[in-house]
Parts: sequence; C-alpha cells; structure tokens
Amino acid sequence: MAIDHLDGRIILLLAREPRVGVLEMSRRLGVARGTVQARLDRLQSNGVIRGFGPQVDPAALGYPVTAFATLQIRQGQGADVRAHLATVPEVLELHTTTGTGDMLCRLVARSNADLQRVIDRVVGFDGIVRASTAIVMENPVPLRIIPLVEQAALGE
Amino acid sequence: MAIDHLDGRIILLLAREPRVGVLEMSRRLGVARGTVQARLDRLQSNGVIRGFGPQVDPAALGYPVTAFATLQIRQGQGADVRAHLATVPEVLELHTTTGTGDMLCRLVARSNADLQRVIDRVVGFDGIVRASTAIVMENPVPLRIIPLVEQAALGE
DNA sequence: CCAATCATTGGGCAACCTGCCCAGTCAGAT
DNA sequence: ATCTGACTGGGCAGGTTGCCCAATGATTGG
Repeated sequence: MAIDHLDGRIILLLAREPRVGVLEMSRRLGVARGTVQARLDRLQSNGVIRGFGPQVDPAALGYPVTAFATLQIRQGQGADVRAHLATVPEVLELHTTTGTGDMLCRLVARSNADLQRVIDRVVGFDGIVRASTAIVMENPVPLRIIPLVEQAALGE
Repeated sequence: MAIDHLDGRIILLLAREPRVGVLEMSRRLGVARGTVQARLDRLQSNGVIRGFGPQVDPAALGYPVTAFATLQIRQGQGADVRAHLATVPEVLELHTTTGTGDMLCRLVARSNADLQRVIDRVVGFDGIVRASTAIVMENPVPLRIIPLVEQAALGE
C-alpha cells in the first residue's frame, strides 16, 4: 500500500505536468515504458491515485467567497442533516468531527451577501441546532499533497 | 468568466471520465473537435480549470487520520506562522479566517497517536497562542465541485 | 443595413502515443 | 535450484493529437 521512490517520482511528475504521457514519463524517469504503465495501474487500483479529474476553481465559476461552518446537530438527526447538506451545491465538503461541533462543512458563495443565503439554506433545517461560520480571507496554503507524497516516498 | 452550458458539459464529462480525449469528447457532445479544443484552452487560461493533476488519497499513502485545527495567532506573527505551517507536510491546507480563530488548517496523520506529533509540530511555534482540534470521523460529502458546475452552467 | 469579428464546422496531414503483445534478464523468495 | 514477480527493450496497428485551412453562421458596431 505504501509507495516507493519511483512511485513518488511518478506522482510528482504528474502533478507538475499532468499532460505528460506514459512514454514521456518513462524517458524522464529513466525506466521502461511498461514499468511506468504498471506502476500507474497499480497506483490507481491501490486507490493512491483516485483519478485525474479537472481541478475547478470555484472563484472562476463566480463563487469567490469560501467559508467553513461548524454545525451542532440534534441527537439522532445526523443522517437527515447529511442528506440535506448533500443537496446544497454550495456545500463543497462535509465532515463529521469530534470536538466543539458535530460537523464541519466548506461553503462557497457568490459574495458575502450571497453567503447569507447559503448559510440560511444550510442551517434552515430542523436537525441543526447551532452554526458558527468562519469566512476565509486568505488561503496561504492551498490544498496540496506533494509534500506528503515526498515524505511518504522517502520514508519507505 | 462565467461558463455556458457547453463548458459545463465538458467539465462534467471530464470529471466522470478523465481519460477521454478531445476527439472522443467532441463525438459525445456532438460538436466539432476544434470547438472542444478551443473551449478547453479557454477554460484553462480562464483559470476555471486549474489542471488535471492526480488526486492522491492521503489515506492510501498511510495517513488515514484527518483533522481540522483552529489556531489563534499572536498579533503580528501571522506571516511567520504561515511560513512555519507551509513547511509541515502534514498541513494540507491553511486558511486565514474571520471568527473565533485566526487560522484554520487541515491536517493528516498516520494515526491518532501520530496526530499528537503533528499537532505538537504545528503549534510548537512561538506565534501560536492557542489551538483547538477537531478530528474527522466521517466524510459524508467528499470534496466535490460537480453540483456547483451544474448550477453555474445552468444559471448563465 | 452593411461590414467586421468571433465561434464553429468539417476536412486533411504528419507525427506521435497508446494498448497490447512477446522474450529475455534479474533479484528475492521458497 | 526453481519459481515468481518486476523490469527491460522491442515491435505493431490503430487511434489521437497538434496544426493547418476555407467556409459558414451569429453577433456586434458603425
């Protein structure tokens, strides 16, 4: 399940230049094409690489405002709340957590004013007792995985 | 900047089957190949599509534990803290926010025990006054963008 | 209303890559 | 010693890409 150095280099290369083909990769990495192909197949069936879907920027889509909402749920309403939130397009992800709240969700909106609409839609649901929202001002470290891949590839 | 229906269908198709080529897409969408190519180029230079990097699963890499940490920062130490957190591979993203805390970051770790090490490393920095961590138990809605793309493609 | 501009179409071309196959080598495990 | 699995290097047909072109709407500004 863990990845070795070559796997790491493949992922790194793909992350930097997603367009490179298997043949070009094999040249850059100094291994045979079949090797890269086999590694890639393995990484994907492993689940290490989930896919190569397009990374879409919500801001460019007209949703420049991001926020995180911590939700407290009425006991036993968890499933209903999950189903509710899954139907809201502006809910980009949802986690159930330990700690202060019961759930944490990432929201986007067209503007700060629009965020109010989104929040109303999110919390306007019976099972949600309380919500506390933190609006994102800056994103100094965008979602990344490379450093972790490097660490995982070295440590094995 | 906004996307139209055809853009939406292109993104949707790419999200479902990242391996399809431009030619196959043009067949499926019933438009000329050049059109799909032009749209794709535009979507990428627009920044709507950031790229097609591999989506790596931290769990498959040996980091099955995810947590969110809310940090309170000593006044004026923001830049230092950002730089510090950027050097920690287990910090997958970092936001500065309004509200209770000053920053919110997503962490991963090899285990709950390992999470302690990560947190120590994260908060073991002078500018951080206080940290409150929420461990993710479940992820009912994994990071997604499709519903938003559909909405954006319809609304324009 | 006309002209200009832009997106789209349909076609063609050479170069390239992919998927698939094979045999041979090599190292580690049994 | 034998076997298994990974890697190599090679070949092949088919499909795709990147690039070009001329022609056709559709939209916009004059």
